[in-house]
Amino acid sequence: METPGSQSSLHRANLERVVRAVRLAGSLTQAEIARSTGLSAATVSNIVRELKDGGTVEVTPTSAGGRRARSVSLSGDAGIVIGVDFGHTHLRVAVGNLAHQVLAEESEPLDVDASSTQGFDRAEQLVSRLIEATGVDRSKIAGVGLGVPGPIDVESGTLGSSAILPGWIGTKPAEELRGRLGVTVHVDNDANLGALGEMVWGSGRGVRDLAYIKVASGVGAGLVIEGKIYRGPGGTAGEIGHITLDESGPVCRCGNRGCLETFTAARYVLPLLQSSHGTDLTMEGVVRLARDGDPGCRRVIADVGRHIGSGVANLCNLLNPSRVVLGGDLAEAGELVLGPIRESVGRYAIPSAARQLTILPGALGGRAEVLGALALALSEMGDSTLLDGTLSAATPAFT
Amino acid sequence: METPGSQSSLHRANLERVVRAVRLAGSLTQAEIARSTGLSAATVSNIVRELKDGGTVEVTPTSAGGRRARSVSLSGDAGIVIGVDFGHTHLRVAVGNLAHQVLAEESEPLDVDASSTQGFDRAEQLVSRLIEATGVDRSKIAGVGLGVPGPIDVESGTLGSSAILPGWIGTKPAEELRGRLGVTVHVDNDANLGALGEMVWGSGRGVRDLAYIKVASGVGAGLVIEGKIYRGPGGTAGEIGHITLDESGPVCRCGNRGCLETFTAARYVLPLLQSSHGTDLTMEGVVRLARDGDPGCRRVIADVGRHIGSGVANLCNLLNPSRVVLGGDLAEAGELVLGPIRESVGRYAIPSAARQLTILPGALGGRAEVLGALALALSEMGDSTLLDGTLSAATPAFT
DNA sequence: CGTCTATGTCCAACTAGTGAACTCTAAGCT
DNA sequence: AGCTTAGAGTTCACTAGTTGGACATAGACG
Repeated sequence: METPGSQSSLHRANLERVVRAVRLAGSLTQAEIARSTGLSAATVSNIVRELKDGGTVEVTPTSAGGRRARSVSLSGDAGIVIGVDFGHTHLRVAVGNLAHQVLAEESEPLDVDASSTQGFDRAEQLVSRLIEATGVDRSKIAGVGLGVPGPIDVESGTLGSSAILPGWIGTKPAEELRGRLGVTVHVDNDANLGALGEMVWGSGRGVRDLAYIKVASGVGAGLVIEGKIYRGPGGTAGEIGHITLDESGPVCRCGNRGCLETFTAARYVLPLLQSSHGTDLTMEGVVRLARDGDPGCRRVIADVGRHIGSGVANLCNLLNPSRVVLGGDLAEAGELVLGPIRESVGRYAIPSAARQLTILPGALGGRAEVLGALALALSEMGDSTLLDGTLSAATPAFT
Repeated sequence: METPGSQSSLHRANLERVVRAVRLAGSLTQAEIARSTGLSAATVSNIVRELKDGGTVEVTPTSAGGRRARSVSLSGDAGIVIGVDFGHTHLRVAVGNLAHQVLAEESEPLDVDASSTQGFDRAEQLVSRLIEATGVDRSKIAGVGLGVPGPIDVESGTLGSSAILPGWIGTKPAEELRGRLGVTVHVDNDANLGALGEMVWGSGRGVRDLAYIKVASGVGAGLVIEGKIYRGPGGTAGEIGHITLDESGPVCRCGNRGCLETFTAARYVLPLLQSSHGTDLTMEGVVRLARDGDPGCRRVIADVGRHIGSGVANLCNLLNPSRVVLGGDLAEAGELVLGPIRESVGRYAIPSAARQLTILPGALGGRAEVLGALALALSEMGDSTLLDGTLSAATPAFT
């Protein structure tokens, strides 16, 4: 970046302001931009011209009946972003444009025991296929977001030791993927990306403080605080799965006893149903059976809900978010699990903290993480990458 | 505010940049300002002149041995800020200047049953006395920070229902005090202000994410997240006192059972020692006895520590702060309480979250809250109030 | 068909930051 | 002591960038 505080930085800030206004509204006329950004019409005129020349923005001559308003919108082909999400059973990829539209999305199963090399090979292929399908040039890739199912040090990019994918510990997924795709890759864990996805496109729209709780083989939370993912100084915020609910409860894989996870995560819950319902049950199956009325599954899901509720109550007392979004397979259970959660929260959280809390199931299902990865790519490059593109395109070429 | 995005807003931002740099460093030469702000020497020269003319800043000709550097520092008499802290047993007032120096500070006992009117009368008197003592003109008051020992809705300024001061429920302390002092008053609860105080002047210096835990008649926490007090959307973040440690534990005044508070707050802990140590024991007394070696008191304090540790472990898993500061009388117990806290945290928090956590006693003791109130006044007015003063002073008068 | 009105553009004025040249002062060297 | 050196602060001409106002444009309305 240039010196902050110079005029050019002001200009850049104004460019971003305009782009952001257009993005939020979808499309605006110049006069509307001027009003919503507070810039003068003259300035907007200049900025729009600059953005148009750079290809960031498209100007369509008068769509609606007015006097002669040209509507300005983000040009779809100014660049694309890619979201890649490794789950422990599948791989998901999405391609979106800078106007926050998803152009293509696909998922395929992935073996848990697959080596990281295999995984990345598959990811690379799938990305290539989707890009081809959208017909956009590879050079237009503005950024990639990557989700991994485990703790990752965002600074160094190293996958933590308690990662769920066995063969991946100690690898640096972002570097790996950058090597293959040749673009900057931003990583984060699945819970944080789920939170981001639900915030931008799902049940968290319009809310600035939310917790996304994902119950799968483990339990994790992604925290959004004042509109931004909060990772904490050490990058491990949101470990709701290991808060202690019962000091003399079951032993958890983390070495403690009675962690929230031991009452709620698939690996601990499914065995409860083995004797009655067979051994090859999945969480998804339990949810389906519960919805069909199976009393045992209903009971188990309600118990899980109560325990999650206890954890959410703690979270709520400490952080007082305005929304909690439940993700993972469990969210499919709807009121069967949300009811008990609400009940527990009502009982254990202090009323003033619980008052404005709404608890919703995720609206995106299994897509939350990929879409979050997309959002990560968009937000990490900031609107400024858009603008970098503009500037370099606007700068006369040397050739 | 003027139109954001204009040159004048840029100028204003640069003024703030300079003021902030000077404030952080205490005093700087112009060349140092230029380096630390990234502005050019010429710009700094202009800005310093403007600030000097406005009275915000003082220029002292060469203090240290160099070539000919003039050191720039905030002028002490550009304005003063006042911090007022109502505890449930005392009233504390501090007067500081814009250079973050405390000019005067005093506390006096306050009856718990005092009406709010009495309380504010006393506060007004004490403020007046201190202002006179410092010899500064009343018109120089730039802002007042007010701390109250209970939940307060920062938006509406109304003291919540579970306030510790009985006669104060439903009052609007900030308005009350503004009426008497004639200046804007910013309120917050004691835990948040303690956090702010310790962050600016105490054990939290240099850290951007910390939790301040105050154990008194209740237990509350103030959270600082990325350098800012975090209150949560509903204003009740930090209620660590009512997270559930034991679902079948003692009944808490909040209606739940086994809240952290029931194991740690004075009102629940002191009765344990009544039969052995008499009825008129205070927390302060217990701490003193424990330091002198009394085994019963030591045991009680260690138990309290262990329970606080459990709460901190939860906090740590969720938020992963880099520092926890213990405030209130209990902090005086030093290692007697910190040891067990650390032990509990080590046991119950996940290692990766606990790794970079340091747990310290507050460095400011009972002063944390007033100083926090001072800091609140400073931060709420922002450096911009400083600048407003500058600008109006720099603008030619009409008379 | 003329008038009205909101849109977008152009231009001259103005604001504010910057690099370069310049001055000033004390320290260090001869 | 005198010369050199180097960092500090100032001045000045220049440039980037925003703004208000004048102006052109084109549909709507009578």
